[in-house]
Amino acid sequence: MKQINFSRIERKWQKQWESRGIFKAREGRRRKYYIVEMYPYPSGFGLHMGHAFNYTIGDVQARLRRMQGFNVLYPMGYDSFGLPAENAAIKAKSHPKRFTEQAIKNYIKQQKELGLSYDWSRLIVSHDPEFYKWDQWIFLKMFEKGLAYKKKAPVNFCKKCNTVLANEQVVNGKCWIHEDSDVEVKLLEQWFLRITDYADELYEGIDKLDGWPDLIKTLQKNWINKSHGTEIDFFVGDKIWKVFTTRADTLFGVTFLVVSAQHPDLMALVSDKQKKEVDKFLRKVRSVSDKDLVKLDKEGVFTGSYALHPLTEKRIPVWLGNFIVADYGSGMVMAVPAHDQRDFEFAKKYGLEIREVVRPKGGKKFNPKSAKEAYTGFGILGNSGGFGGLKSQEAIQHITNALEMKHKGRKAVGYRLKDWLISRQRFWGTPIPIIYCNACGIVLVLEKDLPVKLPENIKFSSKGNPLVGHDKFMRAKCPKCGKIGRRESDTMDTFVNSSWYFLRYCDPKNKKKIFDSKKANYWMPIDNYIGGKEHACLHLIYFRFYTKFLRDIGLLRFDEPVKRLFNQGMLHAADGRKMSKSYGNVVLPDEAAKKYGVDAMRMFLISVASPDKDFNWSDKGAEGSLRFVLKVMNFVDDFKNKKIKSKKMTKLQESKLHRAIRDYTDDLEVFGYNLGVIKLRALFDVLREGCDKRSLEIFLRLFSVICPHVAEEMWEKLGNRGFVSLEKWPKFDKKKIDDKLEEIENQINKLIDDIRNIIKIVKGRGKKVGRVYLYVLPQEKKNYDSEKLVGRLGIEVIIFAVNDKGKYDPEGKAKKAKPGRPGIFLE
RNA sequence: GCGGGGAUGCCGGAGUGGUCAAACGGGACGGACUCAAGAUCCGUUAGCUUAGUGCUUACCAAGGUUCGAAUCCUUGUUCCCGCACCA
Repeated sequence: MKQINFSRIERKWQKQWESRGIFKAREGRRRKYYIVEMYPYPSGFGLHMGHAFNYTIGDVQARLRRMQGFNVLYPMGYDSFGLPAENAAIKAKSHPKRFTEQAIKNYIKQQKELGLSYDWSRLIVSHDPEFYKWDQWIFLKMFEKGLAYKKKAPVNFCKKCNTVLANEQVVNGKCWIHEDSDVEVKLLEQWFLRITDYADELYEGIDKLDGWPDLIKTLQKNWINKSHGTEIDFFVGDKIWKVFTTRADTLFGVTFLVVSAQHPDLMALVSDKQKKEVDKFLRKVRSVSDKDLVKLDKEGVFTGSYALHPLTEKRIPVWLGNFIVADYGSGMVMAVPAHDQRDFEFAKKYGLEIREVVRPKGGKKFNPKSAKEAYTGFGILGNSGGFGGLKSQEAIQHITNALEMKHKGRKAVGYRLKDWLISRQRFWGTPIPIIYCNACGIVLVLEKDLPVKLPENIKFSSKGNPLVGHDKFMRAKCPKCGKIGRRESDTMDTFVNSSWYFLRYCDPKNKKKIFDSKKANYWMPIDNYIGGKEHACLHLIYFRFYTKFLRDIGLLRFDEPVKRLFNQGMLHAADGRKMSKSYGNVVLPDEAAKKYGVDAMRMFLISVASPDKDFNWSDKGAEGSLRFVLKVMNFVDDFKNKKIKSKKMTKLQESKLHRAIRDYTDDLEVFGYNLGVIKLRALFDVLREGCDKRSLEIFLRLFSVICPHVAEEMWEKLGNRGFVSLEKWPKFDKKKIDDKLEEIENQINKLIDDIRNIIKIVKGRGKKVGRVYLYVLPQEKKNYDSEKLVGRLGIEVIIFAVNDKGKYDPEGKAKKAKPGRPGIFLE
């Protein structure tokens, strides 16, 4: 392939874009367009091809919208807190900041080399105190509103991370970072954010997220999992134990209660007599990992306590069970063995009473002894006091009402979503701005004292958070009484940073406020948010929560952070496996860029497949894109050197040009980049038939969003000053799109196919072909140009109208002529 | 178990009721250019048949809806992914 020094061209234009600051965003009156890619964790390994793909998707859109006249905000930042940097620092006996900032530098360099049109002046990094100060500020605000709180709870603990994790960070019972590390459940006192206060709005709002992929919406719905039901009070002694059920109709069938083995107040239920057995059981349960728990038989042990049935006043035993999820509802359930499969199995095993209260219409009596499974459907009630004869659906209403009258229950909505555990026993994160004072208890750091900065001089010991042993950090005056207290040594989950960083982009240098509301309200919500779908139930829920909270304290005027969410597909290696050093199939962006040039690489990445689908890297594919880029460059060269003369475009070409502008734009606007590239290639073929400078420049403008460096270079070559990146996006003229003309062309193509077919057949018979005679309908004669046909067929072509009197037609082929299909005679 | 997304020609991948033997790219093959190679350009790329036609087989499989299906419905096969004892 022709050798071109792409990196010279790339550097030239990258430098100019930067020195002229042409991608800087300023607030204004124009219509805004805000595009963000999920900011990356700056890994020491640098950019991989998936990053390049991700950012190219955003960059193409940003460039398009900019040229379309929008005021575009397209920023970049780094989610720089987190474990990898801390672990690297521990290993090297250094400070994570060193590693992080080196990695960031590297990222910036590599991203600039991709020609991404970020407004670098708005760069933000999470570990900057000027940024995390506002994490702490939000924490303060949440604390004031009762949304940040500390509680003892069963929490997920990863030994490898040496810290607790959020519910969302536990994957199949394993840590989200360490797939080989079983998450243990521990009972610890931790900081939480009360995201459940927003559970309903987060859930109901999903339906309004029109621009979000259905997949993400479904995942979020399942995650939050709203269910309507009844909360019922059971008395054990004089204490109320709440239970949530969606099947209040089965209340009379309750024969025991089951409490989770992880319930924090569990021991209050255990009688002295049963203590030994319970302890034994608990030891057994806790030795089994979460994942294996699912496969276990339902097992349990009697606690020794009895509860009072709220309506029948009967005494029912309270059991401890290994199958009760501690964090759903209240961690205790009412067991209805006749109508719930799990309860049924449990009751069978321990010989507990099974009481039928719901029977399907016309169904037979339920026999607890012979039955193989519970009846879990709806039906008609029996054995249910005054509720007998009601249908299940009605009974749910009536029984709930009855409970409400007695103040022993109420309508309730249950969510699977739990409060967000944000404490981390790690160093490299935002310190939680709390001071423990012996006299005053838990005290918030004052706003004026923010940020609580991470110390620079730290020593990592083999275990745990180095902040704990850092006296200077830990000793702090109590803001209330002035006595020396102890700082909170836990830091915040890194997902806290990403929950609002996109707002800081709107006003990144503000020293007085988290951001100026006017600016945020101008830029937000994000028009296009681009990132992977793995964040469906993590970041993409958290940032909705933060947005709603900041709205509620008066900073924002909108409910959702993102209008349109785009999840890019996964990029795999050429062999279809994921790119990995151990497979030896990694292709790095800087290496590929050397080989193909950045522009061809960009073009390949976005054109192999629809960008939302998974695809494989392919050297052949990249070469194909490079071929196209080279063709464009050659063409412009030849045009400039007058090797190709400027030529007025035909009406047909004009029609195709305008159609291309229209369709290409439509494709790009909805991220149909792969389809857009097809149109761009087709347009180039049209221009190659001969075109004028104006049309060629239109092409370059369209081309520039995908291949910006080459486009700038060619733009300049044609004698233009200024940047093609700042040109106006071409507009199409509907009147110039001529369907009829293009239809005629199709007919001619078909005609040529026919002629070739006949030539093939004739030649196959050993005859020679010298000349083609066409017989066209008189009104169509103007559509056919014998010179052009000769050009394509390479043999002489003579055209008659069917009614030409003196025509040469030895075989009467003129009779075969139909509209759009001339008769053909070859000899 | 529940939920989501796939299965298209040699390959990657468009296409969601007729204009589809199915875009575009890659590969392969034939031709042009050339001393030659590369690059570039043109053409072919389901089969049979035919002076431009017609037929058959085709979009995982089997049924169905329809005048008409790659496209809609049912069932099945299979692959990927998410959640998972949620009361």
